[in-house]
Amino acid sequence: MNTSQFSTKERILGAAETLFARHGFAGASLRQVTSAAKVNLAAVNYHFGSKDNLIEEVFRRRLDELNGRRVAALKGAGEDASLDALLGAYIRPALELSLDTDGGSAFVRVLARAYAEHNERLRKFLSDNYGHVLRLFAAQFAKQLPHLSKEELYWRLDIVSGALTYAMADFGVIQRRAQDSEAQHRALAAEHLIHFAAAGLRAP
Amino acid sequence: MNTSQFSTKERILGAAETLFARHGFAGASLRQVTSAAKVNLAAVNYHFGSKDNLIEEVFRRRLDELNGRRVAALKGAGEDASLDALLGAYIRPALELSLDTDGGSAFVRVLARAYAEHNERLRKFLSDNYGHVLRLFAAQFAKQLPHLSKEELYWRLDIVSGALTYAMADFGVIQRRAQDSEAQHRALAAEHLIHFAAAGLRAP
DNA sequence: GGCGATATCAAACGATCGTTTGAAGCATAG
DNA sequence: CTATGCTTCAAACGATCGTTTGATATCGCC
Repeated sequence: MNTSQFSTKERILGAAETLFARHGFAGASLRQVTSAAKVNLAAVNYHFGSKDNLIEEVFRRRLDELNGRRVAALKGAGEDASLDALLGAYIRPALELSLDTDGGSAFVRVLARAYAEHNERLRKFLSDNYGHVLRLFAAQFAKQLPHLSKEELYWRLDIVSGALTYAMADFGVIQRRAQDSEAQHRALAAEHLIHFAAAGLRAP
Repeated sequence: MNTSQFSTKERILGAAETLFARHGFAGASLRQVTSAAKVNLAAVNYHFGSKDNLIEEVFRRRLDELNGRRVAALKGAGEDASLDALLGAYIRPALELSLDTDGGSAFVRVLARAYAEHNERLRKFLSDNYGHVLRLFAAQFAKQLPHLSKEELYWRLDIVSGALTYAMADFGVIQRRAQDSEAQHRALAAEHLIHFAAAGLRAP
């Protein structure tokens, strides 16, 4: 019988997300995770098999949602969406995730750590599961930026992805204004990013 | 008597840099580091006091050089340097560091990890020691971009920093062309970044 | 040559790591 | 009711962690 409204698996995933964001994959131990989740130490290996599998599940849970929203936003923007609309469809779901009060803001930092890890297994996992979304967007960007070669376009989208990862994880040095909430600060970051990226993509 | 041309301290710093880049600060053990450096395990605590101090020294060694070059490039560009020249003065020293065959390419990944760590001690260390360089550049950018408010300018420079960190650490999905060397690939990334960032900064 | 300082060494410290084990708890189906 | 299949539990596994110790080696200097 669970004393919480969440299942053991869900509690582990939530705690792992928070602790991976804070201390990294190697830095957060299963003892910390299970203790924060208020479950037995052995529960991780019982439900997920290993720490590595747990890490992968932390990604899957959020990225399915994130990329689903991106694709939905892309379709919602129509066949001839403007550059700003395309950027919004890509960036705003990430922003919304980062504003999720229930772990999403931790997850965007986990995602940034994953990039820093440069881990081949994770890269393959991300590419296999979500590469098609990137290609979907690239095709639409190409229509709005016909003066760019495919190669040039990919370089620029790569730059946008980097800036987005960095911005959502709040790595920057910009101090939040006192009158802004954390959510407003992130929203501001996203709007600046969209504006900046639109100009960068349009460059000759 | 050292069998190598490098001192024990230097060998430790070099090995630590490589292994921190590959496995992270928590993920790389002192046993791995001292083994790769071909020194005794106790040497780290003898020469640096602790693992945390070693991490800080890894940063200091490279960042003194990097930011020195940036300031020199800024001065070399003259008082009324163009936007592209300013961006070049900021970005190219980072590129050159990433091309350094003797650990520099590892270090840019260590730097990216440091951002992902979100570690307060490291952030303070970086801000204390190198914040003045950022302000120096900001002042010059402001002269070239008089239409931007100070706040707006800082947002955009923050975006550039994020994209730069991401690009130098080679986090992106862009595949290196077969005919390009690793160095050429990085150089290409830097040029794309300068071009993109210049347009983004100039946006209304 | 001998002496103090500096450096390196093998070995061990207690703590913590991911994982495994086997028993106990608990729901549901027969 | 008992039997069955999940799930949870405390405890322990061997391995590895950062750090410390005290002996040994190596150096510059009088």
